[in-house]
Amino acid sequence: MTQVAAPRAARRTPADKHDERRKALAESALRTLGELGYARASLREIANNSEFSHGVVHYYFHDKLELIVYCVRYYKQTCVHRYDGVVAEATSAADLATRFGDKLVETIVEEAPMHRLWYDLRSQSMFEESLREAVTQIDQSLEDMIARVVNRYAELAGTEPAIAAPVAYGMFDGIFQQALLGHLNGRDGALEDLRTQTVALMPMLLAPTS
Amino acid sequence: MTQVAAPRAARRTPADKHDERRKALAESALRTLGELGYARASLREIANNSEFSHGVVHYYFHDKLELIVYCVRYYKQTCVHRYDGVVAEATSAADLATRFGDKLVETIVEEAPMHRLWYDLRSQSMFEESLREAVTQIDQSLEDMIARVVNRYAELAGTEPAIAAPVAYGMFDGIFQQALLGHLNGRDGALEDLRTQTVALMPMLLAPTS
DNA sequence: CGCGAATCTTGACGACTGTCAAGATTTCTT
DNA sequence: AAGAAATCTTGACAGTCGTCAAGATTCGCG
Repeated sequence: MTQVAAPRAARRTPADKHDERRKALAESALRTLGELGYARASLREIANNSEFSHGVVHYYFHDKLELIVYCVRYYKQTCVHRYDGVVAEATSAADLATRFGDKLVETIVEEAPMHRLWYDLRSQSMFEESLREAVTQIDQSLEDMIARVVNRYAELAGTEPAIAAPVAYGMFDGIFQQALLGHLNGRDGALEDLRTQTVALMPMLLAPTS
Repeated sequence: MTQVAAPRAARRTPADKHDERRKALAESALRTLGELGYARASLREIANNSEFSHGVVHYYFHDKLELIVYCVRYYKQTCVHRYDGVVAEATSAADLATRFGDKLVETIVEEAPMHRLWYDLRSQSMFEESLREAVTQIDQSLEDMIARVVNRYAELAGTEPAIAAPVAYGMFDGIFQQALLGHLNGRDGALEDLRTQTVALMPMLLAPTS
């Protein structure tokens, strides 16, 4: 009973432990990254805001960039299904549009640091080639996420989407980024605008039903 | 003839000379900033890619941030009227849409480094409060620029825009950013997609004419 | 021409960065 | 419980950064 607390076969194997530590480190790093951004978040600062010392990073990651990319991928997993509930629970097209707008606003309120980090990293990938592969993959999964919303919306409205998935994603990404910027600037109404714009925009994405 | 080449009254006053130097420095700095991005462009690197030495920066600018903000504002002036020709020369709604799409593609081809710098700086402003005022102003003037295009487009089509200026700007900014990213990633078709998307999107911005 | 002001160069400073290695500590195995 | 493997800490390294000051250089006016 002292050695094996978990009777399940081979739980807590050394390899798993390694992965758990990497995740814990990533989770802690994401906090600092969301606060300071990619450029200003040093490994020492990241370590200080965690339970580890600054040297341990190179035990679990080859270099800073590998840590960053791991963090971004980790972050992706936790947020790429954020709107699946909206898609599943909506009872009508109008209901879906409202829920979607609410959820967009909610995620800005609750996770603004994570979103600005994402935009930071995407911008950095325009200069740093090593980031591009991860950024491209995440961008694709975000596009898929939006496509699921739009497709379900069209289905509920009894018609087809009038625009392709990349365009829909680009549009929502644009107004979302604008709202995030306004929110961080303390502009009153930035979030309410996003909600209104979303509800107004959704019907325009559909092919005429006549 | 040796001293005063320009007979115009009081040209090349000491104050003007100061401003000219600032502009020359900014122009040179923008090249390096567009190449390396905000975080990696050091003052020494900026100076090396210019005719000046690294110390001269602090003679014309108080610190690095003042140089950056000056550069961004300078860049704004040169590009915020890029689509005025399109607005002025278009002969019909469809013609304007085509010209606009072409111009969007053209500016990515010719000035990709400047555009990625702009997105970099806008992202940085989400972390660095000192950048926000300048970024907000530029964002506003870009929105106005898009609004002029959309308004003229609606006018030529004999109707009114169906969406507010911030939404139109957000949408085009979104798909433009996407195309820029695709272009930098070497994705074939990224630019052609932007052209097609623009032409297809424009009619959707109008109120029904019936 | 000569002198004072403007402009520029050079070199140095302290602080911070990513990286790494050597040793301390913990954990696991036998 | 003892030894081996893993994990972690600490301290140091070579660079780079923004900033600044002292001196060299250039410019403009009398």
